[in-house]
Amino acid sequence: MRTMEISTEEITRRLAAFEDKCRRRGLRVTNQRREIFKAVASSRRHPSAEAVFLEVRQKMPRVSLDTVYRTLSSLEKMDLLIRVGTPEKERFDGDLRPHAHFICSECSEVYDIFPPEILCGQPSTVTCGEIKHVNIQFKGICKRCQS
Amino acid sequence: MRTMEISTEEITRRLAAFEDKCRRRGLRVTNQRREIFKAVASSRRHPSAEAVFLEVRQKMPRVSLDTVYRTLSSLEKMDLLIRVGTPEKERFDGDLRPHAHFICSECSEVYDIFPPEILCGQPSTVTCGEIKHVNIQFKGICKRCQS
DNA sequence: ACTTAAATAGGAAACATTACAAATAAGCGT
DNA sequence: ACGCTTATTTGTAATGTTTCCTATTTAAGT
Repeated sequence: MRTMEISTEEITRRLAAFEDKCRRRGLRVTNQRREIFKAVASSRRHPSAEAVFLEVRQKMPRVSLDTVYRTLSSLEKMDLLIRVGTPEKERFDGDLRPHAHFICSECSEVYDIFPPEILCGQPSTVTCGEIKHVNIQFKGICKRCQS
Repeated sequence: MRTMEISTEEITRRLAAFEDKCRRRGLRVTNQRREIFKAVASSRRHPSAEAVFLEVRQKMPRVSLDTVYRTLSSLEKMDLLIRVGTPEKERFDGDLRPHAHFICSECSEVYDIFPPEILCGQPSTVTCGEIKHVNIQFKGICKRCQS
C-alpha cells in the first residue's frame, strides 16, 4: 500500500500558504487553526472531524470539538480542503487535485481514484474494489439563488 | 422549467416491477412499502426522508418515520433508488439512469445533470448554475472487505 | 504593554437517523 | 374464507454528529 505520509517540506510550504491566505482575509492565525490545517493537509486518510479532533488533541489537549468543526468549515470556505460526504459522517480531504473517491459500503473507508484509473479501468472495477454505485456531485450556487 | 410529473402509466409499470422484486426476495408487499416507493418513483424532486414521510402521511396518517427510513434503505438495497448525500441530509432519487447531480450550496436543491450537458457544457457551468466543487463518488465493497 | 475584536472552551441543544418492544397485518395452508 | 405464523409497523426512546451559546482567552495593531 502506498504510504500515507506527506513530506515535511511539502507541509511547511502549504502551512505558509495557509497562513498567508488567512492574513489576506483578515483571519487570525491561531495555533488551533495551524494544527487543524496540518492534521488534514498531512494525511491521505480523509479524516473525519472526530479523527482530526483526536489527532490535534495530542498536541493541544484542551482543544474543543466545536473549534475543529468551525475551523474545518472555514478551511473549506478558503478552498483549502474539500468535504467528502460518506453515508455516516463527513470526512475531509486536503488533496485538491481533481480526483474521485471510492467509498466502501462495508467499512466506509475512503480511497482515492485518480483520472487515469477512472478512464482506463474496467467498466465497474478499479483497483480499490468493485463499483456498485456512482454518485457524481457538482456543488455551487443555482440560478434561482443567484438572482 | 421542465415538469416534475411522471406519467401514471409509467408509475403503474414501475410499481408492478417493484412488487415483483419484493416477492422474488420474499419481502412482503405492504401498503407502506407501496406508498413510499410511489412517493420516490413519482417525483423528480429528490425528496428527503422527511419529505417522503409528509407525502405518504397524506394517504396513511399513521405511518411512522422509522418505517420510511427502513423502507428507503431496503429500496436502496433492492436497487430501486439511489441515495444522494447532500451536506445537510440524505435525499433519494428514483431515477436510475446514469446522471450527475448539481447541489446548490445556498438552498441545497438538487438538480439533475444528464451526460450530454456534462460533456458539452462550458468548463465550470451547466444550465443549473455555476459549479464550484465536483465530488465524484463510487460506492462498493473494497478489496480489504471482500477478503 | 494596552486595547479590542476575534476566536476558543466547555457544555448544552438541535438535528437526522436508528433501535426497541408491543401491536398489526401479509401470505400461507387448510 | 379462516385462522396461524412471523415479518412488518408503530410510537417512543436512544444514538451520534454537528451546531449553538456565553464566558474566557488571545492575536494583532496602537
